[in-house]
Amino acid sequence: MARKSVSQVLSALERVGGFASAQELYQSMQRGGGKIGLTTVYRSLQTLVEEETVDLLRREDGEAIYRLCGEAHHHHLICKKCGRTVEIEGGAIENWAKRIASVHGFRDVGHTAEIFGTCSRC
Amino acid sequence: MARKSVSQVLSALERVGGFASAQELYQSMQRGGGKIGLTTVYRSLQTLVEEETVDLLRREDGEAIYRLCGEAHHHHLICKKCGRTVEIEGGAIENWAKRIASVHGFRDVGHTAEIFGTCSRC
DNA sequence: AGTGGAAATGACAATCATTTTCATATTCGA
DNA sequence: TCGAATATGAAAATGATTGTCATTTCCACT
Repeated sequence: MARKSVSQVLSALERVGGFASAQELYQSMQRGGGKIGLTTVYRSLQTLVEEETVDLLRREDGEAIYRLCGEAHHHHLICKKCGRTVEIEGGAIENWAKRIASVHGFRDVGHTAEIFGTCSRC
Repeated sequence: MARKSVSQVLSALERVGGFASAQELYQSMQRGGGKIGLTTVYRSLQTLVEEETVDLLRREDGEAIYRLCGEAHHHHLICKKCGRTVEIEGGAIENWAKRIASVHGFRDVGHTAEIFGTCSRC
């Protein structure tokens, strides 16, 4: 149960836009003059996830990324060619996910969704 | 561009029920008397993912799991605890993806969507 | 059948995120 | 203030995945 370090990590997360990996957070805090250790960053993130202050997601390569809860949940539209991404409101998806999950008796449900294609510029 | 190893890996995947990590596949093949190397298992899986014969998903700890995918386009409902998966018809999603893509001028669109939670048994 | 070169293979080392270990530092209540 | 409980972080361990490179297999063409 860290206390100080947890809030340090939390504000670092806010500073970077509420979306980063443990390693990125660590580096960001180092650059900012912080004296926190990598181990503590991991431990603090674990605490934050347990108390449901942040969400734990996964990048495509499996690296863990942490997101502040309460951030608007959204999805991405990604261009296969140039990598341009557009953030999308996902109301329809949320409902779909909830409905499917409850039909099959699943609880504590989350979801991922991405659309990819070729954008008008490419 | 393997050929033999790729099909070996493929049938190993079938044998285990079309759902396993690279390490598990490797061990399973070893036990079955196969002489394939771990490196080659990884390469073959990569090939299979590229040619879209198998899906690449992630377990909760970030480990990659590979899954045979039939031609029918569908989505998955995955249990975080036991890994049980349910295939889902995705009509609603297809429309959502198409609509969003066209609004933003994207062509050749594909998408991914997964729902994960805790199943009734866990 | 023989050969030359490209592609495939696998043992091993390297990488990278994450976790453990363990010794030290800090906190907090009595 | 003393001491136990907890927090911290450096370094080592772990485990999946990827890179390296020497060897082997495969083929097309003699």
